[in-house]
Amino acid sequence: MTCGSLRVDDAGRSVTLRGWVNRRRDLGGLIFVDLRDRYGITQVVFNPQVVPAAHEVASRVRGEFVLEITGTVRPRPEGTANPNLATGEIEVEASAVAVLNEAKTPPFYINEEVEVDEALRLQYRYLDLRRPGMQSNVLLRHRLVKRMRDYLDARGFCEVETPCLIKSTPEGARDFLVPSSAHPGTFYALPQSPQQMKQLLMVAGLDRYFQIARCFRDEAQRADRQPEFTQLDLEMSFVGQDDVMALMEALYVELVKEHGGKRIQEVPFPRLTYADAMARFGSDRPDLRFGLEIQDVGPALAGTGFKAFATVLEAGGQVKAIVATGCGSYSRREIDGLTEIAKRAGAKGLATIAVESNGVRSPIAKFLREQEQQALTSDIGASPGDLVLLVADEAATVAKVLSALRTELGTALGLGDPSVLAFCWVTEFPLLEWDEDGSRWDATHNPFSGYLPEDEPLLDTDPGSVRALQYDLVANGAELGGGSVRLHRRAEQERIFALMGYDRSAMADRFGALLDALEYGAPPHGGIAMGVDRLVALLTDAPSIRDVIAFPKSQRGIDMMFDAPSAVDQTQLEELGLSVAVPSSNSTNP
RNA sequence: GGAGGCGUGGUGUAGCGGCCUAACAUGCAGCCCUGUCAAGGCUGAGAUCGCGGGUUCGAAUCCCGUCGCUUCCGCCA
Repeated sequence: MTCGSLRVDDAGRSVTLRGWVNRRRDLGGLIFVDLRDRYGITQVVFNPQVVPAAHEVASRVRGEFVLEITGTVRPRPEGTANPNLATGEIEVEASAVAVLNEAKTPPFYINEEVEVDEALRLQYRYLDLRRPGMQSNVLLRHRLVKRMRDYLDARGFCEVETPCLIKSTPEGARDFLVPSSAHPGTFYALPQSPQQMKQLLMVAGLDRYFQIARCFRDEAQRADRQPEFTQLDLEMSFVGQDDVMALMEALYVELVKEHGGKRIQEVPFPRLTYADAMARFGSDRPDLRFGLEIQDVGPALAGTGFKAFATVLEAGGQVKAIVATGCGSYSRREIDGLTEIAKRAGAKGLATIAVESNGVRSPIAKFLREQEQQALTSDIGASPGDLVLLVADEAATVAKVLSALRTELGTALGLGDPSVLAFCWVTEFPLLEWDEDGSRWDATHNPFSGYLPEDEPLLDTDPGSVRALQYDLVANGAELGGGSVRLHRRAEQERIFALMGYDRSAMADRFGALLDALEYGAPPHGGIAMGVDRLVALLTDAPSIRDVIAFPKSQRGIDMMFDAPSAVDQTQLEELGLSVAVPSSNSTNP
């Protein structure tokens, strides 16, 4: 019997309830106690004339005391039902009550949805998690993960646990290191993902693998990034990217259904190539809930007399625009706000043109010919009342700036319906990007990704334009996960590593096991890794994934409850053959 | 590594050079109250305004530093 289960049909039953005191209302004679557990709230009434002993105990009870109450279920008197409560038609008349434990007054409200300083919440996480909002996040997460397991199990997938103590490969994010006492001076690393292991499981013939995998990355935190996080990791043999995408798409439709409360904008999920996404939205994870698409006005400005644009175009840069619908009346102050966002994203400036019924209002109007003004307004769909935002710079900056402005306008204009999920797939990412610092090619996603067969010749002539068999799932501007069809022949994999600057011995040292395995009948395979924390945060509208992780770290990676990381005993260090170079005051937290 | 925001009774906020002997709500404590459900009424306790330094006749308020939380950039194969 729980505090959420009793209904009118249970009237007359004798029941025992255990839970926490959500609220106590002492009317002098009658005392009402709202007893709360994970399942709900039930009103318990103590009548001094019926059971004086129980009433006496109830008068001393306080918030968050743990009680065991025995009593009789009965319908509430006419007119006193509470429609806000699932159990609001009934109450339990207590015949006996035991205080299983007392409770100090909590440091913050558990029975009210009030914003509390996050440091305090993290310090008393067990109380924070007692709050209904946090509980529903944890419970939803459980249901979603169970659904993932059921879905994949039903399709022949095998859940395999891969180790958390693995070899450090100093690629990508910084590794968390774990010293070995058996081999002083050497270290394990915690996995950034089970990538190589899952590929080896394909070589093993497991065929369809998945894991709810914990991943570790020693990098700066964000609202959507924790040092440890959870992925739904999976890999399949004998598949192409459409197979993986179709599998995931059907799963995510189910997961959204499991949550309820949100509608998917478009099924099947629209697909965009990376090039398309960058051209139209300036981002490889566009929020498709609204338009405000980026438009290229460079061609129409060929030979323009406006120096700021002409210089950029001559240097091979771009001039692009978005039409901010209905923002033509933006004040100087509001436009300054947009300029500030543009500059923070790397722009040197932001040009604006307000379209009015009898012309335009713009600081740059006097530099533009009549025909150019038209190209920058009506030709790109701007009507009176709209504001055109123009950015001129090299392509990457233009994309970044206009994407930031588009996101800002989407928020400011309320264009993103929070009850809608606009999923999309982004495909054909560049396989490699030039790393200026290292003077070498680097994998944009992961070095094991395959590429479009027709782009193979470009590996020799123009590696930067080779398109990967890589796909990301995006929703409402958030990257939910990504995967690829992998290279499964040693020579192909080595060719990529070579472009990345590895010689044979470096390859053998870092990826020897995988490379060897590719020579023993590795099947074609591909897979994907989906962020579990981000999915739950998206579905619950949580502002941070900390709200969907039971015991998260603070932004500086601190566990506020256990005060980790912390300094360790000298003897522990000695066993590991380690000495610490920083002063101990820097390695403990005050 | 860098930039911004926040830090005031237990909690959430107000106050932003002198009206501050720091306000409001809630929580907490006591008393009253037999149909409440954010119960109600009355009374009361509770804050050296994150910490350190400075400017000033005077600092919660301005300046500098520092600590903590947080957002973003860099970083995140």
